[in-house]
Amino acid sequence: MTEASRITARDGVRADARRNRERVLVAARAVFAEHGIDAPMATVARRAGVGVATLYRHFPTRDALVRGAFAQQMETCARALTEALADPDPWQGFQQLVETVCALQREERGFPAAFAAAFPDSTSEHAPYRQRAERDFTTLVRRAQASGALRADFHPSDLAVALLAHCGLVTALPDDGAASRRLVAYLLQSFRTDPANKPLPPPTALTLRSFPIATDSPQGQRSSRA
Amino acid sequence: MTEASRITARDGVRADARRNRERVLVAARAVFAEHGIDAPMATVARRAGVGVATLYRHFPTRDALVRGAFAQQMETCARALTEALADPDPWQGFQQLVETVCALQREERGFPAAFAAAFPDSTSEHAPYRQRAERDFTTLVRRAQASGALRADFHPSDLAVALLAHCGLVTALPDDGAASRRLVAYLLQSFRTDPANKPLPPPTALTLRSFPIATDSPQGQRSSRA
DNA sequence: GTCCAAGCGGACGATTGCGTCCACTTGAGA
DNA sequence: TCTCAAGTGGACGCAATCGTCCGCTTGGAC
Repeated sequence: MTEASRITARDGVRADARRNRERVLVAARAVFAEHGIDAPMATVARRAGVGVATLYRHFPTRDALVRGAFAQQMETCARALTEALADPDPWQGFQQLVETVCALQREERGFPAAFAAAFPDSTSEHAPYRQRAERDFTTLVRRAQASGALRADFHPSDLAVALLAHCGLVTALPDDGAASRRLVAYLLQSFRTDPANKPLPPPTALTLRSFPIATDSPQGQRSSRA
Repeated sequence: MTEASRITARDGVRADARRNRERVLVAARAVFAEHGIDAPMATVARRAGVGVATLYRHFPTRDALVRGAFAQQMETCARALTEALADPDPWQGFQQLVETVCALQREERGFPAAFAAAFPDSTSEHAPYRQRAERDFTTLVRRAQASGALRADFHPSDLAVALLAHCGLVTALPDDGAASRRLVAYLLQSFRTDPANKPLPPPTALTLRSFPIATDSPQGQRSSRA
């Protein structure tokens, strides 16, 4: 951290440039949270109080901007994995990991979309990081299974399934997070070996308005991924 | 059905108009499946072999088109609820219901997006249908709980949570459905009172490439909701 | 066969977002 | 203080999509 800022400070980068870069990142997070990850670049620029050109100079593609904006959240995820491995109780670590990542997804609006968008990038790039993450998580899973708390047929890929599903849920429902908590609780319980009768968080206020009950049922307005 | 087609046939609607309407619906399903629900209207028109104006005449808004295109799927969902209620074993009915709806979401590409889009429409319209669906489903839940198979703290709103999460998953991963089946199995197990040791479907081939492991980790291309 | 209203198609103007170009400004080293 | 390269902003050209308008075509009643 100190390291990082010192490098930045003496990078030969002009002070105003560095300041603008930071302003853009703050604005990007705000705008992505408000209008979704597809918000116009110009909106971000205006919010940051800089011109479009400045924005494009710092982040040549929308992707770079998204990556920059959520770098901190990414780091938090990475740290969560490390901490999970360090936990003496592997199940505890596993649970913490899932809960931390899901909390991040639910709290930082815009992040879930970024998270989901990260997926298609199946190929090559940054493979070493990914491989380390996979190896670490697999280790965690094995330990938790050995401790008897995690069901034996849990497969590491199930984490991806769970996180993507959760991601979709919070994206569809930018609410107070009740639904998210409920889903996480259900999933964690189904991953456990024994029922582990911890009570669920309170149910959501959702109605079944989503359930298509008739041909001419409420199909609703497509909301443009607000 | 016969009723419906007879009405259509003698509706004073010209034969070519009726034919075109049908062609548009077929094309819409195909295009939505291929390019997502946000595909340009012109693409649908071209695919249907009609002009844009014809498309707009039959379906004045994109929403109307989506509704029209997936009306059949909506009906299937509605029927599933009726059948679930009719099942002598309420848990069996419950399980069938969830599986049917999820199978539909995973098989008819484009439908999940339509399903999710249906949500924001919280207000008023078609309230009677929705209320009936809610009442019926609540009845099913109560019966399944009384039979001892469905956990006592399951709340009807949890169906919405589960379906939206599943929706998000299949939208994010247009794969062969392995992930979807896995999620559904996990969820159903966590809804059951006893562990009900039915084996899970095989794990997916997903890697953890979605897991952000470092600041500059693979963030990936935003794929335009292909 | 004749007729005409219902139906049709595609051109069109408007709107929105993208990313670049270029003339102006400014931080900071000498 | 002076200088100039690094940095900046917004105008601009381009492309995609929307939804409408209007002149042509055709189904089907008589």
